[in-house]
Amino acid sequence: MSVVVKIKEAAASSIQALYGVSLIPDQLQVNATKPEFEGDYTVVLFAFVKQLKKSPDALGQEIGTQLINDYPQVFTSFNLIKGFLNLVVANQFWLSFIDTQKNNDQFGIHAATGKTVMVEYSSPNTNKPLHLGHLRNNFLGWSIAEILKTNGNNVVKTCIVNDRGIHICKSMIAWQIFGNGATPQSSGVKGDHFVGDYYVKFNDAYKAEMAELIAEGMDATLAEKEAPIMKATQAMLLDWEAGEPAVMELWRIMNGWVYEGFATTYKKIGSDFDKTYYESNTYLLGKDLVASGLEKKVFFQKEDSSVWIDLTGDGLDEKLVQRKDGTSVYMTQDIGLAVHKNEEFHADQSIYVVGDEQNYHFKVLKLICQKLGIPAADGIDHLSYGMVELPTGKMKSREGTVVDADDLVDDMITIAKNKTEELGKVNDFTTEELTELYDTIGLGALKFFLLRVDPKKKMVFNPEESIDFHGFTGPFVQYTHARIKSILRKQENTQWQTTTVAGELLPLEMALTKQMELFPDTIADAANEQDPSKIAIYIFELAKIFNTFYNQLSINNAENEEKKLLRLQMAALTAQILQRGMAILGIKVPERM
RNA sequence: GGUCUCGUAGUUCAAUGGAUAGAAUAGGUGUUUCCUAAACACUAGAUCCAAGUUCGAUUCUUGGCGAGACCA
Repeated sequence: MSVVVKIKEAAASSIQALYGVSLIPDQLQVNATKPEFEGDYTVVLFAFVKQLKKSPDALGQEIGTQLINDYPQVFTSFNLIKGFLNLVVANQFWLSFIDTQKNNDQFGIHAATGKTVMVEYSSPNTNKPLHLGHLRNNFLGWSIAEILKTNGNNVVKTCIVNDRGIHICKSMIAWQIFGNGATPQSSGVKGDHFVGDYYVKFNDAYKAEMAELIAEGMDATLAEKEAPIMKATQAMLLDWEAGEPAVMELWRIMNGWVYEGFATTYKKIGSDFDKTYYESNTYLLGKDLVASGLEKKVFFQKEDSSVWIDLTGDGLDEKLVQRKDGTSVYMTQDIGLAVHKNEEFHADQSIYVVGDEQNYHFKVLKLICQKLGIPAADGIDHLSYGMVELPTGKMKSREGTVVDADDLVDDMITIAKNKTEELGKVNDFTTEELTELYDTIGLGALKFFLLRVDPKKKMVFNPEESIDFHGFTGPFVQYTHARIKSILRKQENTQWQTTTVAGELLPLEMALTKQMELFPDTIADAANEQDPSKIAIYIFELAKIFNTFYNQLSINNAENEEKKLLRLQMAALTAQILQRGMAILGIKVPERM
């Protein structure tokens, strides 16, 4: 049990004993003590002053005294300043923390809860390659899954591929017109980019045709519908839905090219899924739910026979669930898929990692499922993340400002390569080792950059300034890890791994130990908040404290043998936490760099 | 028009209603006969505006101003 949790429980039971008032430990506010005051952790007393009818000072005095009496092995003293009860944690407590965790390679991993959580993320369209926004989605989804696993859950990672619809047909039509039978192989272009290029060609041709029609005097909105290339695309979509063999064949081939391209990118960035759904298989799901919804009077039918749900009672509006021609809309498909997923995996919770532009959609989805009495309804949980914007605003494909995922990854790796060569610290590495190191550093910088921010907030990416390798960055943490490993490699005997050390901790040693002790709580916090940035901030802080420690105190040439053993233990545990914390973010840490 | 987010150092980000609002970066100044200087130390710099709630507000409420998303 962590110190903070211990303090909360101890203080709650002290209050119970002293005043007969029972509190939930989490009602207590425990903060790290500000550095200018004496103490390690602080209980904020104001909240209970009214309830217990005591002055903050009297309250603190009594609770503090009680805590020290009851837990002499944890607390040595306390002081009271303006309603803050500052507690000093015993030196021996920290020492025994190091001693018990030094060989625990499971430190930070929580006991199994038996809960199953599905995490759906990535969910690409098959007409375009991935861009910067997809990277945030992929890194978030993968990392949330890891955080939940570490916090004791079973996790199923899923992806729904949007592989059908008008947008795919646009690429297909353009390829028929302009492709001359070209393939990714014949042109040397990665499959997803290849298909994406035809999507761009479609839009160019479409625009040109519209301009021509308008020049001939046609109304602009009519020209949008009447442009021949658009009419051909609409016709192709109908053929696809009818299962016309030639269209299906082309669709399979072109999607195949895209999947090959995606597979390469996913492998590079480390995304993977336990289960992939394809919209072409699932888009008819949910149709039967419309009938049962009408029967239950959850839905209603308008005169044109379209089906709706009235959500005005919930502060929303009326929402279409089936068109007048009987075709279903996204909402209906999503309800169907939610039911299907639940039947397949019986998850307690189903997290959808989807951009905040769909907040309304998911609010409605959950509400409809609840009204239909679908078992999976309450588990629906939209992890809504903010868009990645450029300094100039939103990325716009029309203006060519979309940051391509593959290009960005390659750029980062190249920067890592140049910097590494410049420093010349790993000149003895083989080519394979170097390639791996460049990938580790380049991707580490990119992932850390995108994950260090609260997911709910939109973030700004500046391509000019690119991503730094100094300060609050992935490479900073990786470098700290490599330095520790360098020290550990040089140790000739392994006595430090087994010795129990005594003695008085120096302030820097204690600061490092305190930060390490917070790791399991940080994992739990990140899991509850569904927020990987908590981990990123935590590991960075740990690395920073270690670097100060490393600068001020010698490990190898410590004052005495006992200190050397202790510091080796602390360094090794630090490295282990950095490694695990970064792994949760999907980032590797090198042995040398 | 309606609903919902968001406004914090020059810039990018922190801060369950708590003590003198933290970092990083950019700027200025230092540190290498010493375990990797992708590091460390010092310095300077911010809560959009106005009311309200209270012991205490960046945080909660209301109203402005500004940015964005969604629904028509």
